[in-house]
Amino acid sequence: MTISDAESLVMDVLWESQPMTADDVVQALAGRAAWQEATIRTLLNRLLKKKAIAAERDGRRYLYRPLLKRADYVHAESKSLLDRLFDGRIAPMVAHFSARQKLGKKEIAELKRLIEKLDHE
Amino acid sequence: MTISDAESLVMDVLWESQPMTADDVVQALAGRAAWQEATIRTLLNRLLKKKAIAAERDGRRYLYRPLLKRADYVHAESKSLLDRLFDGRIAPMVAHFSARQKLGKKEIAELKRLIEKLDHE
DNA sequence: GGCTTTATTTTACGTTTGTAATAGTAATTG
DNA sequence: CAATTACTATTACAAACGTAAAATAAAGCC
Repeated sequence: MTISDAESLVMDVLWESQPMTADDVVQALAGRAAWQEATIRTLLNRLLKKKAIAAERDGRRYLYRPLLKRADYVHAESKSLLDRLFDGRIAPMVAHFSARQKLGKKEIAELKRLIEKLDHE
Repeated sequence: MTISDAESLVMDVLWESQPMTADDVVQALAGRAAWQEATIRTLLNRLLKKKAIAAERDGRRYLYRPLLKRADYVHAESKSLLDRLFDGRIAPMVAHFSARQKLGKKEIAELKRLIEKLDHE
């Protein structure tokens, strides 16, 4: 079961700080999404049902924390895009970006350093 | 208006060859998706409504061709992922992949060549 | 111990998506 | 020209999503 775009915004805040009460999550999201509290609670419940997060009772409320790891989510999403659009190969993807939105000097330097390192391993 | 995953499979075949009749599309998809003809026709009609493709009458049937360009679609998808998950920066994305699924020698060489070229421009 | 507050659980509702079947129409053929 | 064939257009329907309001339940206060 995959998590939706809206749900992933909720995951974001839980990945940043953990565990959180529902109210904490609402506060944290205040700046990023124009959602009513009720909406956020719905999303929390859907994430629970999908086992992407867990809830532990703490007195009268719950403490939520992620079960799904950010790295795993990021990988699943990235890999799927890479496979669908670039035949699973990274170089073409980088090439695509560089063709589209000129990479800055810094980006290039950063990439260069990274590749050097990979190359020497 | 964005096109869905299923719809993008239809776009794929139209990007490969163009224009095509509905029946051509059905044939082309036979190997890639287990869809009934009716399903594919629905997808074609939705793509039409979304203006991602155009249809031109040809006698009793239509010839379909893409309006949305593959490069634009690819870019929109990739950019959105890059922004959502890697703060819009490419190096971290490459780093992520290299950490997750060891890049092959060839991949690295390919990347290296690419970066060299970018660096000298 | 009722009333209010606070937090959770249930229910709602319009869209989009995946997946298709059915109805309608134009062309072809006997 | 009536019947069949080929296509297209309309309709269907359940699940997922975005977005939220209403109903409960539990706790604290007067």
